Amino acid sequence: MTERTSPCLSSQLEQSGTALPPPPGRTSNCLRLTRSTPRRPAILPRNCQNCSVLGTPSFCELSPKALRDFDSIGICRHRESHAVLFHEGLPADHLLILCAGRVKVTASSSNGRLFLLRVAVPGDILGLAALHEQTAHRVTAETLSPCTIKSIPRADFIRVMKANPDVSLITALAIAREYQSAFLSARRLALHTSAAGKLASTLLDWARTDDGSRCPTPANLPISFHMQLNQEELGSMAGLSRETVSRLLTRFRREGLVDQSDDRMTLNNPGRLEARYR
Amino acid sequence: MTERTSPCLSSQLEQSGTALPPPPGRTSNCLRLTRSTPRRPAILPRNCQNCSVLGTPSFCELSPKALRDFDSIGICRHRESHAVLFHEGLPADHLLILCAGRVKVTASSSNGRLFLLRVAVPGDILGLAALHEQTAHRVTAETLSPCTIKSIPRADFIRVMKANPDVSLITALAIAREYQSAFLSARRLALHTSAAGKLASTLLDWARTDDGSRCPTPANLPISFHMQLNQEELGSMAGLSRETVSRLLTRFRREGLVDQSDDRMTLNNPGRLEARYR
DNA sequence: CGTGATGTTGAGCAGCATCAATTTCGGTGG
DNA sequence: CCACCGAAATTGATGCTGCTCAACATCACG
Repeated sequence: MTERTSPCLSSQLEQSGTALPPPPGRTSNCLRLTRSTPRRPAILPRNCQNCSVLGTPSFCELSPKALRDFDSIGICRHRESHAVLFHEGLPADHLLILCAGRVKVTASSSNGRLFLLRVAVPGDILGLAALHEQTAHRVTAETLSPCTIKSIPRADFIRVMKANPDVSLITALAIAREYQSAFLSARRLALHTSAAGKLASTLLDWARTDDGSRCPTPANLPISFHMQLNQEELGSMAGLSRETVSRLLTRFRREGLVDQSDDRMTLNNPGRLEARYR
Repeated sequence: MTERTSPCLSSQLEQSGTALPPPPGRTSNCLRLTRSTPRRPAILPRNCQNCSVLGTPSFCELSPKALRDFDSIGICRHRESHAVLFHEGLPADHLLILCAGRVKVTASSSNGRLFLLRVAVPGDILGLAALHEQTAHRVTAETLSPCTIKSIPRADFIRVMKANPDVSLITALAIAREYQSAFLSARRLALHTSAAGKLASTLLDWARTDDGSRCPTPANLPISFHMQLNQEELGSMAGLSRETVSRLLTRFRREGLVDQSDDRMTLNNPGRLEARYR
């Protein structure tokens, strides 16, 4: 499964070793992780009132009125693994809110190359292209795990946005997160000349956003995260060939910079990784 | 589909004949308001009646009440060319709205490389990082021409967003544009292996967003746009070295794909450019 | 035990960065 | 008008890096 316990272990605000589950109400600004509590995949929240995607301001934390409005539109669906939510090039008329699970977002070129833009987490918005009318999706979204997804027709979404400031606000923040992710991708692809730099940067960016904390993480503590991608996908995220990724990972492993066990990836010393292969 | 009649968001503004009438000449149905006409920072034209695309509603097109609110916060400043608006790494506590002029947005790496993310146009938001509390700017913004810029403290901006749905909405759309630009950057850097492909794609993306229309442009008509960057900057946009850009531009010129005169760049046959160097 | 997906490793080569030299061009001042 | 300067562009030579092709290993699964 894709879920995990709260990894914000190094939060400056909580030095005590006991890792408590995030309280359901206000959270400190360092606790903003999007972690859905492990739940049975079968039972889905019928509405947003009882949904608890905590942390970053999410659609689950709207004011009562907005929540009612928001609940009244769209439908919540469950999707199994490896389902395509929408495909690049097809008309975009719905916005999708990811409530649970992970979704791979890719773009492709005419000559068959693939670019993995990001792995969306609960609270993220998919299908942003639908904000504009009569445009086509510029990316393909495909589930990496069983997912719960709320699908909202464009017009409904905009209507509710107009009526509820906080819906617009949350939307703006969600889009800002999308932006952040695209920005980091572009940045690392442009700034790093060496393949090692690209891969290192990809891993670091991912670890930092995946662990949820926006806090500047202490650079010398290991970060561990769930690696849902194979080497080919990782390569298409870093702009590298499959083989290069393989070679580099063994190199990183030999140098003790990363550990891979099962489907977890651990960056033993993020600071050194960053410093050596900038 | 309640909004079916007028897809343009700013259809909500009732009074259409206010202030300045739309300047003559801008009549295309997919028009946009961002053109670098270096005249005084005037009210931007508002005519969305015939706008078939949810283009770029700007902050100048708010409802009267929101406009008053929005006017009451922040200050409008003029900046000369080559002024640094904010610098990567410094604390971000203000949001900037670009009212007139062009602004270069860059990110840098520790080893001195530079990445030019985009050239912002009027209506764009700068300093998005300030949306989150206590973060630092991740980019540097520097004027490319004399600019008019509205600077708004974070808290004020968020307060007005919360009070006015349409401010939030316009903001969300502006952020979506930022996202789009970052996405295109990442996409071309990742998908194109050859230098020629990267440069061609950079020019094409730029021409298409700069000429304003979101409409799919006929691929065989020349596009011309104002090239405000030298080859080095263009290189840092495409992830290429200065020399490679030079070589490629002469090649494109020899093949009749582009023309450069003064500071205008013309893509004679966008379709062929794209097809040949994908 | 076959099959397909994934990961590992090697060899060769094209393409681009880098360094370096030269040219063009706009501006500035004599 | 010319001389001079600096920034930007052009062009050449060279070396390295990562892509490509290819063979093989490993693993999960039936």
